[in-house]
Amino acid sequence: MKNLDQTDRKLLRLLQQDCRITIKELSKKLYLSNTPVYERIKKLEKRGIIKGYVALLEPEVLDRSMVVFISLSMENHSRDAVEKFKNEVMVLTEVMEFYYTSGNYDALIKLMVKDMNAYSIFVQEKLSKIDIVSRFNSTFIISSSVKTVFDI
Amino acid sequence: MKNLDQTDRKLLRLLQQDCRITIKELSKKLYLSNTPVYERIKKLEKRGIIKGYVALLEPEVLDRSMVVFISLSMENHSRDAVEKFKNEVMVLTEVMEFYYTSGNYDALIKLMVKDMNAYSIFVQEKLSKIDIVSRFNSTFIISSSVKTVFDI
DNA sequence: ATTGAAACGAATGAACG
DNA sequence: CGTTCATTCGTTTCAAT
Repeated sequence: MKNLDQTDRKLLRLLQQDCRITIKELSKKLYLSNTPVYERIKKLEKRGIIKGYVALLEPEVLDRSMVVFISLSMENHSRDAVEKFKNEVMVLTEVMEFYYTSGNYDALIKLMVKDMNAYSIFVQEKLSKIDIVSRFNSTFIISSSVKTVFDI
Repeated sequence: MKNLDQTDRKLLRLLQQDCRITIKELSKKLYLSNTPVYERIKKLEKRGIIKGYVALLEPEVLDRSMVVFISLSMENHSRDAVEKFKNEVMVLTEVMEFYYTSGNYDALIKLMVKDMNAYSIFVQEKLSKIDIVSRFNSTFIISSSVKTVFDI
């Protein structure tokens, strides 16, 4: 939270909620004129605090409404092997997130697929063909809730 | 993928990568004039296919660089109990995601916290005080990779 | 569904406190 | 840090197709 004053924080909160808001509107909400708001945003972007601006899409329409987490064990834990596996897996359409983990398994991947058939194809045609994977366990998501805004 | 032509898909791909791109720039990339691009975006918003536009922030700066997944079991699985628990837990600053799951546990929550101390405080002061939780198991994330763009 | 132009509104940067 | 103001640029609407 270093070097973020109250105005920066409010600005970040607003941009997390809707980043297509105009600078003019932001200025009103922050009780400032355009220029400081504009310059604060540019500074936050340059400092890497704002990493990007993305549109959120409805998974349903894109045939991605089924969410599955797969915990898996790996046969090799070298830095290079983990990195290679991560790259291999993140290239796959179905895989949205990769985590290298502590605990009973070594990694966790989050899948978003159309249906059970697409899941099955993923496991049989893709995951099973990656040699480093020794065993895995799938957790199917019944319902979920995801925050897109950090409390600042 | 119904009712999305190639132009819509390319548009969605571009907006997922950078939603602050101007309509003018989009028009160039799509080889169209402003109006159709403008109208396609509005239509995609109205159809709920574009759910929103958000700024992505660097967790480090916000004291959120530690990621933990907690799998947990619940003592009551009624629809209302699950809904109540979801709301209770999503209100907590540390919790970014909630999943109601199949498998060995009943739910999975994703935490983003500053450090082990913050994690510990979360468990002791918050999670342990929610009665419906009967047991839980934490998985600490060593490294991760997250996609913000669906392959369309 | 698309074009091109016109009207309007917002972003950017200079000058300054 | 901030403001105001001038210029540039993007958005939005509309007639025509």
